Amino acid sequence: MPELPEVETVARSLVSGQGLGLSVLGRRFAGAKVSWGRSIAAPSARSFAQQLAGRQVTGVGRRGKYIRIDLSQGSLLVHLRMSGDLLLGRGEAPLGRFSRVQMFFDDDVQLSFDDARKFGRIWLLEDAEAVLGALGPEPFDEALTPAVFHRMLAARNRQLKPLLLDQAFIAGLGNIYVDEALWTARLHPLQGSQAVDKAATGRLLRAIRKVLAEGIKRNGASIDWVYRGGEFQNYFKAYQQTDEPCPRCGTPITRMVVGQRGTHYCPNCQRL
DNA sequence: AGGGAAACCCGAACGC
DNA sequence: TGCGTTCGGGTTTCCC
Repeated sequence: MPELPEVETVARSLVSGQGLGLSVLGRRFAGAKVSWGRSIAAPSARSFAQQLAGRQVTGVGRRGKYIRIDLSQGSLLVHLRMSGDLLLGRGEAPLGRFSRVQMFFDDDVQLSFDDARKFGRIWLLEDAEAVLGALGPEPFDEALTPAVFHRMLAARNRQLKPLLLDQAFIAGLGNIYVDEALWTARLHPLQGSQAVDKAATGRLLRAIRKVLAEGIKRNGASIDWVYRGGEFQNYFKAYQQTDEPCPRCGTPITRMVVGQRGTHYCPNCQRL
């Protein structure tokens, strides 16, 4: 097994299925300590710990915004929401400032779920597909061709903004990435999905992949203090750029609310 | 089916 | 300076 650093955040390496994420492979859980019961989708902290104990990690991966940790029986699903983090270290002491769930392996290694805002969740499931099966396709899936995407858009009649945020339609896009993708594709957030022609569909799919790749490259967006290390916020074209000039045409970026979500777009480049 | 609203959280930013 | 209010991220649930 690889050497472990003192305390490290593993979430991003788990997401890419590389590096530190793999250092939990093969380890066997001994138990868990739950400080915030709502972090876990289980009847009780005790039953969560009891069920986890004895199960061995057989694989790690990601589907949509979920981190999946496959076990010798069942799977752990972790959703970080906005402020969650996974930390890997040693010993029994909390690894971070906002420890909600500490999971202990039988060799003194600790996997900790830290979450300042208590929004994140962990599920211990016998069948992860019960949750993941409801998700839409992965944006980078090669099977998601422009033709397939066009059919998906035509099969619904919804505004693009809420449709792209719908994890059952396409997995993995949050508010930032939808605003950035629609700006890149020059599509209005309120445009009906059935009205997106083939050319625009191609632009949208390329834009989604581009902004996600950029976000990954920049280690995500540090939009406030709970997110660390990300640089993507320095490259936003539309999101949170209200009244700033559109990088393409100079028109001030407009903010409106769509489906209770702040929505930023260029009224000149992105027309209905 | 689509859309709107509320609920869950809490630190930061803002208004007074 | 200190207080109260508002905001926003993702998702579920309820209601029209």
